[in-house]
Amino acid sequence: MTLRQELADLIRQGIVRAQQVGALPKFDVPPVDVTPTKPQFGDYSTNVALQLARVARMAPQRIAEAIQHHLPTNDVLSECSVATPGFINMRLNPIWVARQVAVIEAKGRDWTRSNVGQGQRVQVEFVSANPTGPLHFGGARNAVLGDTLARVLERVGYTVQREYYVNDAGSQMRKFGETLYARYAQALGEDVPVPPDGYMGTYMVEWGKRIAQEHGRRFLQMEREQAIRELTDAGLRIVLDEVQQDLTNLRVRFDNWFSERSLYEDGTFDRVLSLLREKGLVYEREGALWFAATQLGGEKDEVIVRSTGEPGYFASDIAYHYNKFVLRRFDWVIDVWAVDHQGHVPRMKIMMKALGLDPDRLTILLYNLVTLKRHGEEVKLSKRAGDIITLREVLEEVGPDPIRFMLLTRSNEAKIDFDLGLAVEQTQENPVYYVQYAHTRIAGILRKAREEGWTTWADGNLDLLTHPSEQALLKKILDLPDLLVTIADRLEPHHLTYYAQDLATHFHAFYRDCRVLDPDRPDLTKARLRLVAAVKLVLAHLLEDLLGMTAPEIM
RNA sequence: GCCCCCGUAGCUCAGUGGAUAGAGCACCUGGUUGCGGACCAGGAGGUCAGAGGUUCAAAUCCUCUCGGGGGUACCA
Repeated sequence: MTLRQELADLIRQGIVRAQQVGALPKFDVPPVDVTPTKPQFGDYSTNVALQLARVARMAPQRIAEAIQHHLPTNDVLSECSVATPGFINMRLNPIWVARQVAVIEAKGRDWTRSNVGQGQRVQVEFVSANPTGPLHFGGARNAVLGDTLARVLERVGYTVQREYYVNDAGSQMRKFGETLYARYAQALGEDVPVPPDGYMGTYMVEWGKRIAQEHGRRFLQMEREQAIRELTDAGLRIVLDEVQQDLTNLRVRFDNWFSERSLYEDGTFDRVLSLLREKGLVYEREGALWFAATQLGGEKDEVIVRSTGEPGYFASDIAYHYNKFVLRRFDWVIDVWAVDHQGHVPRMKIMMKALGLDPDRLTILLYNLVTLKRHGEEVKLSKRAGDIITLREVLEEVGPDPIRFMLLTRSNEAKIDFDLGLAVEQTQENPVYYVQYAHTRIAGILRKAREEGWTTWADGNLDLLTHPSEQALLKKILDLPDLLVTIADRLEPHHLTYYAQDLATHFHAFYRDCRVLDPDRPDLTKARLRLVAAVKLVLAHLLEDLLGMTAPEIM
């Protein structure tokens, strides 16, 4: 149980006991919400008494007092008080707080685990950029969001699969293959023009050359259609290899790369189509095959197969989600999409209904766009040339740490200006180094401790950690497991970076107030070394395991 | 036109029913013969876009208005 869950349970028991002795009337006990509060009130508080006023037909203040009086004895709290108009405020027992250091020592990085997910199988599908070129920097936000979310969901007890959907079917792929064919032929001195709406990026020229070097004139000697097919596959391998490299460098990992084309090759699409046909949700008009979304409350019907005979993207979406829910049996699927795809959300929900699935099992997580800047000036993208600012360029310039941190400093729906200058500047405006510096500082203390001959401090007496700054630092740490629960619940990983800065601030304040290494007070020194080592462990866990960053020993 | 998101301190943004609305930066004033000053403390700064409503309680929920962004294809 997390701390907040434990406190909520105490309150719940208080309510039940008060009811048993008649201090409160009988009613169903609602879920109790315990939240951190301001130091002047205590450490945590709950408004449950205010919410119960109606059902209990009592003044909230009296309800709160009844709960307070019947709270079970425990060693977590040192004080529980009632404040007008009916808040119940709780203060943590300083001894209990201090002794949590031992719990952290024992559990290590597993200390933040909880089980609100109860092993439910959730798939996070993210990035899924068209495999027609290098990853655009904008895709980095999707990658960081999805990856961080997956990390947090795992921590709180979900069984998570991370998936990249490879759009290797459809017209974009066709254009990609035709473009590559032209660039390849050009590399061999042939005058084959790039199709008018082809991919103009210079990277296609390079890949054409690369394939020409590796395979010679082989593709020119075969029939054009066959050559395009084979070049498409060759190009796809190059793209996916590069994409995977970039994502690895960003410390983003996938469990599965799912091929869109496979949905057509293994019969999934045909199966779903006949399923919808049986339900009378498919009809033909003007040479195209339509999905009758309006029958299920949609704004308008959607095309499944175009009059050209090619399935549209919606066809793939239906088959793909049928695969996710029916064939692979995920309990919950989160698709991470840029906000410019928002128009698809309603039709995805209707598609769920059409498949006989609860629409709530599909979450479309939308995030806003990223604008790239350099010292306040927007970095223009020259779209005409087809050249884009790639993730790779930014990775090479600033490294993964600032990218990951900065892209989590805004809520999902807020736009982000990513400033290339600021990202590597070691100034007050850059929070990345501020957080990492806290970790480095602790590493420095521990180095110094060994230099000064402190060899072991496992027997340090934790009960000595009573200084307000020590307590404040510990309490900040103790809230992390609950923060992860909140993030998983609201799908808002940006809270992690705010927490990280807050934790660093608490450490720096402690550092100012409490000298760790003091030869005149060996007992206190040992206790503080235990504290500081525990903080280091949690900070490293936060930076490395949750934020996917580095936790440097020196900077 | 219709749909979605946003509007909070000078700037960039947290805060999705609770107590006196917060942080970073910028600005002002202070702090180290001591573990890394890439740090810390204090000050100043608000009609939470506006107007109604719901509620014991609204930045938060509902309605309308204004302003900004996005979406409204047989493209993804």
